[in-house]
Amino acid sequence: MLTGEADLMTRAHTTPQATTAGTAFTTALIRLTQHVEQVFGEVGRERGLTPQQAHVLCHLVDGPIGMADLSRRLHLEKSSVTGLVDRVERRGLVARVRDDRDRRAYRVALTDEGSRLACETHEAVNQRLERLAADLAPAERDGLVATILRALPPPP
Amino acid sequence: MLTGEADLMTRAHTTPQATTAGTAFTTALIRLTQHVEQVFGEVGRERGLTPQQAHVLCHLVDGPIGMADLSRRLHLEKSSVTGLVDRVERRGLVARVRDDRDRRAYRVALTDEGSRLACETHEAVNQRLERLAADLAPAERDGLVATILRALPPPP
DNA sequence: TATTGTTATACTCTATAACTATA
DNA sequence: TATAGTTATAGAGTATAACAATA
Repeated sequence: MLTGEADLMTRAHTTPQATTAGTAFTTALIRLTQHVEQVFGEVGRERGLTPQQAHVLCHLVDGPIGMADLSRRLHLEKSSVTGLVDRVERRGLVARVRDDRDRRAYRVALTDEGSRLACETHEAVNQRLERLAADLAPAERDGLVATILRALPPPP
Repeated sequence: MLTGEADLMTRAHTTPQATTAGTAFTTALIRLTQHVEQVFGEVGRERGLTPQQAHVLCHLVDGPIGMADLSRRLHLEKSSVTGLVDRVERRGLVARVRDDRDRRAYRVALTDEGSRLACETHEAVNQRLERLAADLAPAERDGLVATILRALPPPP
């Protein structure tokens, strides 16, 4: 059975609600998401990192972050972050540094080696994702960004 | 150090390459991706499914799929799909059915219970993702979809 | 030979619950 | 009391390598 775009558009006129096939919008979103994850996967694997480790390193590029903050940004439980950080620390890419102001807290910071790898990873991810915008005029691009940010719930 | 859009645009004139902060475009993309994954996670958890299981069920809504095809669509190794299907099969949500034309192949099909859960999950994911387009005019929405599909590499 | 799918193995990832220590 | 973080545990997810059966 063929279910191309024409079919989707035709049905959109008869039954406005999505039934089982989903809308073109959600389908596009989900495919986009898969692509982004695949980019993290490939870029990571080329450097001996899991996709999740690549994510963590990219978050640390802007400076050290506490575990709780990392947990919020990655939408993971604290204990999951503990394990994630354990593994990249074991590989010498990050270090836990005590927070001066709050003696309960650590700040996760990139080591020299981690910093190199993180920047490289961050660069590569950005380059590959930038390709998606290659055909867009600057105005279209800005509009797209604005649209996405407006639609997304505010960061925690 | 402030790195808002103005700064990004300024720097774009002096150094066209992103350095460590990434572009507004990639940042938006990555946040969008996180949100989509979170939706699959929440919708799944409310129904006792992992995010990956929710993905699988959603892919099966349109009809039975072979393991190799599932592997390509999910961008996973064959053996990973075997495990994934094992677990949803153990829960009675899908069944492996022998392919008539190719005696090596199985087709993974939803059971009655699996079908109910899959439709429900699919609906819920779509509803939540549709909210992102709530503010968009139909033309904007169509343009966005077209932009995404044009930018994405063709499905395998 | 190539493809479909599985098994065995070794990790990584993740959440839940219970805990310590500091605020 | 609330927050920052860890440990213990159990299960899920994933890739690699080697394999069987069919095309």
